[in-house]
Amino acid sequence: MKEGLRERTRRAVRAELAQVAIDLFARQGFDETTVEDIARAAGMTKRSFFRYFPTKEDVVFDGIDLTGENVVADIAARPADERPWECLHHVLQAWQEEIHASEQALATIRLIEATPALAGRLHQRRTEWRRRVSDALQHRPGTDLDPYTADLLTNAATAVLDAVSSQWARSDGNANRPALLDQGFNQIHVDPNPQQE
Amino acid sequence: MKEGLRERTRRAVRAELAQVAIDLFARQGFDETTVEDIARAAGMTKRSFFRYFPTKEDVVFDGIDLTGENVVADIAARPADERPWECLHHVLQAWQEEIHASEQALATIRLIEATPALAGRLHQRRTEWRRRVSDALQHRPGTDLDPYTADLLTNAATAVLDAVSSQWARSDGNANRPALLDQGFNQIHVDPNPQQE
DNA sequence: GACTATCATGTCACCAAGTGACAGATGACG
DNA sequence: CGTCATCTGTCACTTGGTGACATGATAGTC
Repeated sequence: MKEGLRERTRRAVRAELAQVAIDLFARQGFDETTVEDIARAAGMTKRSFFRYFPTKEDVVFDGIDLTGENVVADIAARPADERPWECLHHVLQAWQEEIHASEQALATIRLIEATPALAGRLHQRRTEWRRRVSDALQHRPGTDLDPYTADLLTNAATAVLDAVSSQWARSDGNANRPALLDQGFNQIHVDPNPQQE
Repeated sequence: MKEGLRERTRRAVRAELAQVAIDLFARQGFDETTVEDIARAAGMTKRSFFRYFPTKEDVVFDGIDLTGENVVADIAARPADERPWECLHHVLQAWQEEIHASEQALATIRLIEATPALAGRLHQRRTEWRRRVSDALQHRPGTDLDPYTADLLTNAATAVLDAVSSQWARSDGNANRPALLDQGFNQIHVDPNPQQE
């Protein structure tokens, strides 16, 4: 399987590039670091950098699952009789606990929130993610949600996520993210049935 | 008042630039339109364009209040005994009805949602807006919210806003935005008091 | 009406993020 | 060994955005 081998080395180069880049960003800031800098530090050309990552921003999102790739699958795996909001709560809780346990992930979050360009890119990725989550929620066995309500649920979940991040930033990174998430999900309730009137 | 006069002509130039730019964007797309194009079409230089708008994206947000500038003031003006979620509902409902009545505003929304770069800039502006809204909500007379709950409320409100936009896009712009907003606010409930346990 | 400070604009030079085209090195495989 | 695919460097180019400087119009003052 030569395809596999090529893919493996390609992944290795990406990882190396990501490592080098995040180091530089942490040390001298995102805007102050040029793609040329990153590439040279990793022993290649600017042009080659762009053969591994489409933009300067994307290098930050490599390796760490900050956009919950597997969340979609997890939703489908939940029991069919679970209410949608509780389903989201459970799945995101598990995901957030993973993140919270990784010092590297937390450092990356800090970097992203301190850098407008990166925050923008995260939002862009989250937008695609939300579409997939909303779909998964809607087509879950045993439930019958209209698309608007599915979006409402999904967006409310990211509302909690964002509030957690803000509070976490306010506490200088000392707050317990999973606990905050839990509290947030308990304070918000989403009616899965549109008002009949 | 010469200051006032200068400000008035400056505003006029900005409006002209915005008009020309949006026309070009609608006709040939955002990415396919260069700043040079806009500037030339408005009878000036690229350099001068950037003396009126900090970025190419910002020209789109001129004139139309897509980030609810006055919403903050409106929140403070609501009766003190109103529950925070109902306060947000009322204020955003009024604002959304203004938007919905303006064909120009709706066209701009369409353009923004179809253009990732513009969607990103909107998100950036919304982030600042949310901070101000959350503050206003928290320091409203008669209420006593912790910052986390205030964020939860504000973010939940933008969750509704985003769901409205998605549904509106799904309906090809035929859906009634204020009605959707109303429904969304009724389907979500936010407990203004953290769980005591 | 001449004098002067102010402000808008154009010009030029520059930097950084990307992208396309081409040429050479490398390495797998028959 | 030869061949083919892939990776890489080099070069040239476009576009967004900025700093520095010169100039021309304008408004206010004597």
